[in-house]
Amino acid sequence: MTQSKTDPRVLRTRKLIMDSFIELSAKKEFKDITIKDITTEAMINRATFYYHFEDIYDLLEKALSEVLLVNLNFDVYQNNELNEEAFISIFIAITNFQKGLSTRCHRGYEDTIARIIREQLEIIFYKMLVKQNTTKDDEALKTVAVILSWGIYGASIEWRRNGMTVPPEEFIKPAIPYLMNGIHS
Amino acid sequence: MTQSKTDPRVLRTRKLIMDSFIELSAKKEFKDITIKDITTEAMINRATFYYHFEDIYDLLEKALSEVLLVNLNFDVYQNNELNEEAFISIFIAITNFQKGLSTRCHRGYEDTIARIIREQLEIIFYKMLVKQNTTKDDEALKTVAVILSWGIYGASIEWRRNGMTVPPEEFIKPAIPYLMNGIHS
DNA sequence: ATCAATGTGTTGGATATCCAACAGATTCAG
DNA sequence: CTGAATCTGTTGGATATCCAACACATTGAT
Repeated sequence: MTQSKTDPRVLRTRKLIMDSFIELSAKKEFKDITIKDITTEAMINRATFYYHFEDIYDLLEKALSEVLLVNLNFDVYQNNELNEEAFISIFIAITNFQKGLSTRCHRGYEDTIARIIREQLEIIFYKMLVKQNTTKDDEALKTVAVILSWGIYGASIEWRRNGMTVPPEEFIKPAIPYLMNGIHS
Repeated sequence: MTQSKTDPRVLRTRKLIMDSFIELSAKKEFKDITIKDITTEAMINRATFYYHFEDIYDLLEKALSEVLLVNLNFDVYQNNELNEEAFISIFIAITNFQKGLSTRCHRGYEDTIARIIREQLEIIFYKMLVKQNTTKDDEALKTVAVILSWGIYGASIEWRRNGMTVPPEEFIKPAIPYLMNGIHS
């Protein structure tokens, strides 16, 4: 229990389940995916599924979080400072992630997915803010992270709603200077 | 122990190990592949490796057997009679399998590989002979299987040595009528 | 030749996974 | 509606896998 997050069996099993889920998502709608389908594909027992996940919605949440986090980390941990470039690559990562979600799958779970994306954004913004601000006002940083995450997520929605008529970097770039004012330590 | 061959954990673990081994074989020479490499890639513990395989040569043997057997079964279990067509598809399967083996990998283990191929051929020939012969002279069928396996394997070697100048089916086809004489029940 | 580092193979106890069985929910044909 | 079939979640005991530690072999640098 204390080291359940690092036991190789746990990591391996979770990976197998998540990979199978993503695999199946490409073939079926979310509502038609059964837990037995997933465990069969993953070659693990159904009881083991419940050892790791509450239910299939819990899996959806964790799987998407992970995929998204991998995307974000890959882009952001390179220039790990919250400058214009970082904003742009985060925004592009989000839009790519949303493009990658087959609209056929997960229909009816847009709000769940939205929440997941926003939460992950919030986590990453908060981490980066803490890294470059020496202030002790932690609550302030948290609030900034909330605002930025809602803002960037909303921008991605609007960009799609407008028909993606301009490249994402062009869409977000003009707004960045206004955001950056309050960010520098 | 009694059902150790059907426990899903066993099947899954063996698959993971074999897949990792095949994966690594594409990148490194056989002699440079360590058991730690394999178990790391497969996400399983080193001790678990020894639970399933004696050593790395045992793995080589079983992995190749399995790959080969899958190839053979796929081709042969369709027209499951030992006629001209079956001979041809077996011969093609063998030559494809040998082409698939990167010569860079497994150098220095040609004789091991040869033995594995021959043994698998022998098994399959024997199965098919038993299926279509009602004779009780089991020893005779075993001997026929031995001869056919050595013969077909040898033919594949000679075909390669000759520079693969004709398609495999052309190479083997003229010889088949001579083999078929003693096979019919 | 020696020492350090790495690989092989083995073992006993801890734990994740499996199995079989169960009760209840949902679906769907007749 | 009724029953048959399938899915969801849960549980206790069996077993495969993990871990840490060990002895020994092999390799490579100094």
